[in-house]
Amino acid sequence: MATIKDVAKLAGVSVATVSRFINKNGYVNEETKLRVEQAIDKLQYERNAMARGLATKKTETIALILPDISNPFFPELARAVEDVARTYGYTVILCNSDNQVNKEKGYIHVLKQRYIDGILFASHTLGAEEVGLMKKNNIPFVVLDRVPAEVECSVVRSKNFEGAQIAFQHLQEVGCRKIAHIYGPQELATAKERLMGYEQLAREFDWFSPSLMVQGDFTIDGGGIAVELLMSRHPDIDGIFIGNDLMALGAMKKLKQMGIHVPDQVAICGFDGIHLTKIADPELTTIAQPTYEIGMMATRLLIKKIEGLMEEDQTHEFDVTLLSRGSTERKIQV
Amino acid sequence: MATIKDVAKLAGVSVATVSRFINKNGYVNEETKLRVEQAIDKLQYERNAMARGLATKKTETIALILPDISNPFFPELARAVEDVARTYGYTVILCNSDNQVNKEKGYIHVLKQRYIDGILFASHTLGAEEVGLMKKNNIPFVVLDRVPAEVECSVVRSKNFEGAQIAFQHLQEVGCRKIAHIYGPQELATAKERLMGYEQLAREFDWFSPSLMVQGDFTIDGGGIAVELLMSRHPDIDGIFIGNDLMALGAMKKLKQMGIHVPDQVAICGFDGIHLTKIADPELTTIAQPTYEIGMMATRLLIKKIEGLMEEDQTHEFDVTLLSRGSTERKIQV
DNA sequence: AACAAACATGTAACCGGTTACACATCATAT
DNA sequence: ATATGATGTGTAACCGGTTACATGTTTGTT
Repeated sequence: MATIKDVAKLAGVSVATVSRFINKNGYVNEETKLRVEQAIDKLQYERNAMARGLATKKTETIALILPDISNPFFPELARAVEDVARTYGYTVILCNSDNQVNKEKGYIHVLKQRYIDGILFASHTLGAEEVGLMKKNNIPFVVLDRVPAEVECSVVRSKNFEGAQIAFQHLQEVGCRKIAHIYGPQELATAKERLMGYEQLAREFDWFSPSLMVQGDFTIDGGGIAVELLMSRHPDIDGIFIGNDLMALGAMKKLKQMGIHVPDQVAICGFDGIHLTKIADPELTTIAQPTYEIGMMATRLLIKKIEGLMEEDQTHEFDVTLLSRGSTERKIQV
Repeated sequence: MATIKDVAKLAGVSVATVSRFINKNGYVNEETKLRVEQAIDKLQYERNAMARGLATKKTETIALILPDISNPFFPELARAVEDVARTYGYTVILCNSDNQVNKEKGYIHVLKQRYIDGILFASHTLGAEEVGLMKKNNIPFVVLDRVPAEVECSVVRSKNFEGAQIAFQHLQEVGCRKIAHIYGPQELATAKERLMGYEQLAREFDWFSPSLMVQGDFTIDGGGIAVELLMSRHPDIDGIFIGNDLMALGAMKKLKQMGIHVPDQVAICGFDGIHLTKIADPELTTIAQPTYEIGMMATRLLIKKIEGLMEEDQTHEFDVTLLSRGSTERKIQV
């Protein structure tokens, strides 16, 4: 493998000149440029990222820490991140944290050792301590789906609270008279906000009861379990807003097994807008997040931070959109 | 950030000794070890992967090149890869090739510059040229889902041919009398083998006709289009083996729209065993690949190659298993 | 003509590790 | 008593780049 010295020798110049040419900084004579270029071509020289990184302390690498890539919400996000990163010449390291703090910390250490330029946090357990760790080590980072206040940092997120309210109103509009909610783990800001959005509206009605709110774990099976409990408590509910699509799909399946018809007996509205929602039968109505856009925005923000084009922390909130589909398409309108 | 020199100074030894201690090679006196260890603790020293990589030409990083992480087949694979990689201290770089040769080449270049230790190829377009590029640059690699003969390299794959035959036989056993096949892009070895498995058995029957084999593109929508064509040609078919689950799901959806009942009128069997198959209604019968195991095996193989524990190229073939579910559960048995 | 500014290039230190080699000490075998 | 091998440590070269600084040459200005 040719090195910069080989190129310099062949072109009859010093390594400094070659370096200047490659990085396009400093003066290089036109003729010299030509000679260097030819030498590079002839030797098929490619600059060594390792050596460069050691000297510059930049690696053009970012890390994406997420709970689990096999959770259907994340692949699209990951794809967006990688797409944007690549256009800027960055490489993406994939990290699955399983929402475990110690794994996250482990990653942060490894990433620090490797001079990673920045980290994208789509993992939810991020606490003040990790944030401190990142700030202390001066690693730029952007987080997804966090409540903005908590710690000072850049955030990209969706309007969960508003989305929940859109879901609730939609269920009402299709004729639901008693609407329940299955919410996700309360450590997750997203789940909490969606719950709050629901509760605020639901409380206004006399049919409301706290037992209409049941916790699930954001998995398919969890959705089934939660809906079973819910139906046993309140056999008369006719609409459920479910905190994420995975649970909603699980709930739909379970309802079918229980002989309860969706949407006529119970209408269902999920949240997230993952692709699976179109495979279900009936298709699942959901509050869709612009997942790809979120990933793009977060990556752009991170790269801006890395390249020093942005000082202040920013928060970006994306609108969500109702995808009204079969699971709330009731024949019996009010 | 503390460097090895700082540690050496504090411990009152040379950097060589510290390095020996850290890497556990060469002799270090027990007492000295203690002093060095204390210095490391006190300074919170972490060794710089960049400098180390420059000196050793190893980075403890592997790349996973796949067509598209948002294709539901790949997240589980990626997860397996990352899990195994992490236990060996390796980091994973994610690359989406969209099955485009130039993107793959681009990645190989970037990865070479970065001294990546090895590459896992789950992308299908890999041709002799790229393989040559890798071999020339002496980058260890393992490929997934390739026909073994093609070029000399390590391969991890499933028994596609056999799987197709299991699917065919299963459809027969549940009473299908005229079984069609929707196959995937023939550039993909997997798709080709599945087609061959089907064709070999189907040809034996007098109902067979080449027009029972229709090409699809391995996407959900493609499955719908293909099944529509198929049913217009052969309204009397009562079973379809479909080359991957995504197309099978699309086909099921389309059949439902066409008013054709699955499984009673047409039974469907897919291939891959992605999780989505359980969300569909009826659940999709499929030939499941041990995706996670495949990822694990491939990663282990790659790391062995990297660490020089394996010279010869190996091929690993995994058995597939029939998951018999609703989409082939016919009330009208023969 | 004198001088500043722009242009062009080279030297060498530095980034933070690894490791070959030299050297010293000590225990053991002969 | 001496040779031998194991143990323990330091020096300095090296990995392959970047870049501050020095130096020399043009060009333009007044």
